[in-house]
Amino acid sequence: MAIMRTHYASGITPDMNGDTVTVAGWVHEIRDLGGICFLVLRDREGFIQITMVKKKTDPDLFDAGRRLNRESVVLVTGVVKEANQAPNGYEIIPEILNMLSEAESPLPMDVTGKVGADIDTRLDSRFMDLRRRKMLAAFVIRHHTLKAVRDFLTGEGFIEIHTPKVVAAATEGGTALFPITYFNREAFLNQSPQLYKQIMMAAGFDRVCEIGAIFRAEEHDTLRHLNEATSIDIEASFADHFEVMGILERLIHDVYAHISRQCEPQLSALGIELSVPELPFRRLTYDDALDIAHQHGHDIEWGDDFGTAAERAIGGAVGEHYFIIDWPTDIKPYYTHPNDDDPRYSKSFDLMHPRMELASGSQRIHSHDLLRQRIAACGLDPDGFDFYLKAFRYGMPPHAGWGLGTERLVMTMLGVENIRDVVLFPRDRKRLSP
RNA sequence: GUCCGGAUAGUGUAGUGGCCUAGCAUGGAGCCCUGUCGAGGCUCCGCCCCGGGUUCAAAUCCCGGUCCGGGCGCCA
Repeated sequence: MAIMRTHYASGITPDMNGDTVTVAGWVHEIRDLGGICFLVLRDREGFIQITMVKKKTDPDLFDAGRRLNRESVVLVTGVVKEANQAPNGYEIIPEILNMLSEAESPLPMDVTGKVGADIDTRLDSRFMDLRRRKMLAAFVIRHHTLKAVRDFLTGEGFIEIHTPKVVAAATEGGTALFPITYFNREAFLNQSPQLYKQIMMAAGFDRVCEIGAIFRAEEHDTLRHLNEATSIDIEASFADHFEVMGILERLIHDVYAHISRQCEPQLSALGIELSVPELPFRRLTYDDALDIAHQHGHDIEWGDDFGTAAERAIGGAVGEHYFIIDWPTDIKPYYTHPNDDDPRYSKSFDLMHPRMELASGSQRIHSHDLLRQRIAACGLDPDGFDFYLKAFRYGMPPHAGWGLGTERLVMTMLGVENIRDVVLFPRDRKRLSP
């Protein structure tokens, strides 16, 4: 028996009336009316009704069909028949029905959307959760988002690179790392490609990007944090922070425009009308943002980061994507370039969606001596950064870059509440499988 | 790290001391039904997280545990 599908469900149209086709997929629903029995078969692209009439269908086939378990995998060969009463105006009258894999019963969760399920239940049976149309739609959009990102950055002259995820030391200090054993040595999962993409500036690649996993061992427990996330990173030589901000806002605009054009079926499955944000995004200075926070009653000292509540107040006041620029140098990582005229401020920015931070970036320090000094000032040991600092000693161009959270980009675009719903198999503090 | 909340059939829920032999929906089994499209009708199946305590009486109150969800912090 050759397992050969001739059409996806969506590939069958009324003008194929009389054609013999083979479809394959999951038994979504069975409606047995006695003398007539409807099977709804689901595949990646849609649904197709299989109609069996007792008096016309082979008795063995009829009986096998009506006794199928929901979610079993079947291969059905039959004739397309135009039928006004059928869901899309057509159905398949089966001639051969092969059950390829019988689903056990009861199912661990409902796939049809009749009954909800808790996030924990859903993640425990994620493969089945992902059979739900809305989940598929979200991940198709995630795919097209990353494709749009790659196409855009390629067009801007970026070379995609892959840097090590197993590293010897912390990238930025601060964030907790996952320790692992590397043969007989201690190593860590990388929290960011930051140091490596900067080293690539010394390599003369000029513009690099990386889309890859980053790991944070923080024990946070929120709807917008993951311990394993996907970061979109760029680094560009002979550029300042304003130039890479321009790239970032055009990228966001471009992604929204692509998704709204190319993912209409998925957006409508999710009930979303996507509006493309207008360029340029507003630029708020840190001091401006601090004023807004103060106006909303948030008591934040100059030099402190905004808390979640203040961030939401500012986001609510702006109402669309915006940048916060000119951050105090001391709350940004050591590699952030201070302002030339007032070193208390830095050449840095965060890209904000009203709901949360999406990206942060800056012009980087390219002076070896200043960088070494800043590492020490941040309480880190410069000797641990030799492999990094070495790249700054033999010709390092001025450069700037940013890191953008893929999951946050997708979740804010789609209005998804829980970041876990835009990751296939999310890693959070509690969950290590599936 | 810290604070708050939760755990009842496979799934989602109702039930704050006796009216609970635990209700509802979905699901499963069986029967009826030739156009369903969240089909309908009838019958049946299946649940109070674990341990201890209070009480005449505990799903319900108390203590401990386990697991889960969420807020904040930190960050993307």
